[in-house]
Amino acid sequence: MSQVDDVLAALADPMRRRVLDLVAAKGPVSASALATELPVSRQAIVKHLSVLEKAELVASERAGRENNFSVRSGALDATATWMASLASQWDRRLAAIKKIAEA
Amino acid sequence: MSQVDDVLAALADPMRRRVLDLVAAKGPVSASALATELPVSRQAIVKHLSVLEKAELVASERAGRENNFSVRSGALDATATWMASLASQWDRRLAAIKKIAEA
DNA sequence: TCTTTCTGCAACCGCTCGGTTGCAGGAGGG
DNA sequence: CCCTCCTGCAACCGAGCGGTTGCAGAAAGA
Repeated sequence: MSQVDDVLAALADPMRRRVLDLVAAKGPVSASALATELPVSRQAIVKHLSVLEKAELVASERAGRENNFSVRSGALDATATWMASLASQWDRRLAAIKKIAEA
Repeated sequence: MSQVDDVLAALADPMRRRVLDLVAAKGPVSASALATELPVSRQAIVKHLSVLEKAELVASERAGRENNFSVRSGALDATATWMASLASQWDRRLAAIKKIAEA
């Protein structure tokens, strides 16, 4: 469940979502390359990437002197599933309450 | 899209998720009632509820001198859908890249 | 080898955020 | 009418976070 926790915390920040979108669009890409297309410093992006990596939304692979990041959909998918099941859980409970109220 | 933004920001905080769970479990309930079952002050819970209400995860209904909150699943469902579609989008892109690499 | 460039680490700063406390106001019950 | 209880507003505080800057180190190219 801390998996879901990390994903939600990671996605909460708009700049982090922009970074994530860029990584998804550009494929394997380095932090420095991302920095050229975003209005923040490289270090800021490095921090964002480390958060995203901890949430397993992104994975890094070293190639020589540069570190390339790619997107991983597993954690995102798991979180989406968790949210959907939570929503349906609420709906079921609401339906049950309504049924009791009608009886 | 700011709907999704608000939902993610709201769910990012663990205490806020606890509040949300309690509201879902207890049905229509006041902030003061929630405060008796959580290790924080009433005011803290009021703030959390206002954030949840802005994200449309919760709705309030006044009954005399007390304000009762209930859960709303719409925004949560929408966000789950958004996340799932984002994940499948990534998968399609990765599949496309892989196909190019194999060609 | 020397230079370039990409990375990683650490310190620092301002602001937002979660939380508390105190107080004023309004609705109900005796 | 008076007292009680629940609410809402505002000020305040500490911690965490997003962001920057500076510097040291390692890998590739000339």
